[in-house]
Amino acid sequence: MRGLLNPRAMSKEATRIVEVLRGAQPVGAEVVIEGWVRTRRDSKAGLSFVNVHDGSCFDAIQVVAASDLAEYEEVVLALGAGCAVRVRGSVVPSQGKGQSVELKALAIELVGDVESPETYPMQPKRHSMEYLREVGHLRPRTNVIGAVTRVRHTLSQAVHRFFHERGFYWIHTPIITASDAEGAGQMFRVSTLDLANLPRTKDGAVDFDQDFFGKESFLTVSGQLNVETYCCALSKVYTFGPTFRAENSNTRRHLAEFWMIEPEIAFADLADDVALAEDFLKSIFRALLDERDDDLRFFASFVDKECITRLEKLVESDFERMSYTEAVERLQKSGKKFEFEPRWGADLQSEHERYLTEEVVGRPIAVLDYPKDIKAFYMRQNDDGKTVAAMDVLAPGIGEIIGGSQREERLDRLDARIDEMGLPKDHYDWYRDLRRYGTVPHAGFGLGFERAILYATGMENIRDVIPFPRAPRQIDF
RNA sequence: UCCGGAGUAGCUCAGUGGUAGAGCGAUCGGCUGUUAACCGAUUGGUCGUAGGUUCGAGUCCUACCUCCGGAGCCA
Repeated sequence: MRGLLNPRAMSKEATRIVEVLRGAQPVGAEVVIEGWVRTRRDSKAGLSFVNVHDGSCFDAIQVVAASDLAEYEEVVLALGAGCAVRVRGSVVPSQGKGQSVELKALAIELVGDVESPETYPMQPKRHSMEYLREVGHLRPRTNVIGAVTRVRHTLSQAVHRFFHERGFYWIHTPIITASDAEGAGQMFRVSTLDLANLPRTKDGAVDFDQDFFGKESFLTVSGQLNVETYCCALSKVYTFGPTFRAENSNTRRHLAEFWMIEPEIAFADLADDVALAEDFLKSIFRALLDERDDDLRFFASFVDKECITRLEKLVESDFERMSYTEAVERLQKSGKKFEFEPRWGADLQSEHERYLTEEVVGRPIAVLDYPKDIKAFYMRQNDDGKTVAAMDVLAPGIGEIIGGSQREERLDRLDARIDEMGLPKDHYDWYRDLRRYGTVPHAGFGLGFERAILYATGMENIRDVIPFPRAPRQIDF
């Protein structure tokens, strides 16, 4: 504990608050903590209570500063919400309720003052999520965004750990792409052309030959087609990266920039794919239950009281499997009045999905073999001539959480679909090559990472589970 | 993009044609081993913007902007 006796040398020895609160530092130990003040309360008994958080865990630590500290008048009594401080103190059992240990201050240093407390946007009170979005640079200091951030991190780590432990390789698929016909929504254009003075070809079209890549280029809407190439070489692969959609979607479950997880497995069929999805969801949510109990208890108390039991139930229950055809029949026979009547050949509506998973089976369900006409060109055609080997995993409380399929590995069948759907075959030459050279049955799925976080936390708006939300007319911070 | 709702003090909201309010915050004081403390005082607003109706508009009308919810699209 070299240097601790000199307040000016405190920073190199700082201890994370979580270690103090969890007892990693024994009672009597002298530690330095660094963080931001949440609240200060003064007692006429000659001491002040300063709550300090550093993001290392949900809780703040209570610093007890006695009035005989040299800097009491000048520093301690000037502390307020948001001040950055460094505190040297000894770990002591708390005399009050609400915490088992606290820090008896030996020295307090004001590292960064709050210039004008009356304009500091983070008041010591509950704020609306809408307001917090307007102060996106300061909202990480709140309980709720801090908790979301730690949950997000833990789930990210669990994703990578899950795949790594099972022999999957993480493939960094490209962010910029020239594939303009993946059929997954509007794309953002990437260009270095001068918008005010676009080069033209002889027939008046924009001359993309003069653009940076010499072709029309976009931000990716999915890494799937790219990751399939690595799947057909390294067998088990996945992507986990940003994805972009230029749809004008103004809802609480859409972002223009979000993170997607897409595993792809070779020598595998749809049943293998569903089994992987089930293992995957159970694994990452079990990790969350194990590692972020403090934050989950916060969500259960203040955001969604069902969130922990929902996770526990998902982790423990076996997923139901049901064909799309049977699902439609069950919906039609349910007698329940839906806004949209369930009909074979139409996609399942949100209300249908929730009814199936919440009321018909009461646990997660994988719906299999959808009509080919409502699914993408690359999905494997079933022998019935009507359906493809697609699957959606539906979960209580949210509906669709995963969508995937076995891929069409037969070149003639793939080409037939490309032609039927009027897609430009030349764009898919490299994708078709995978079917010409050592083709293999393979399958995969996609999971919107932010939607998984919504599910785990009970947060309502997807803009609050990503650090910097990008959505139509929203790109601040 | 379509449908619905909402923009009033730093924040959350009340105010339904006649002199702009409360709680919280902030500031000051009191009290207390305190827990987003408690008690008192002070501070605080071109009522989203632009037009219009009216003797008079926060309130009624029109347009626009922004946000929220639902739908569509999807992850």
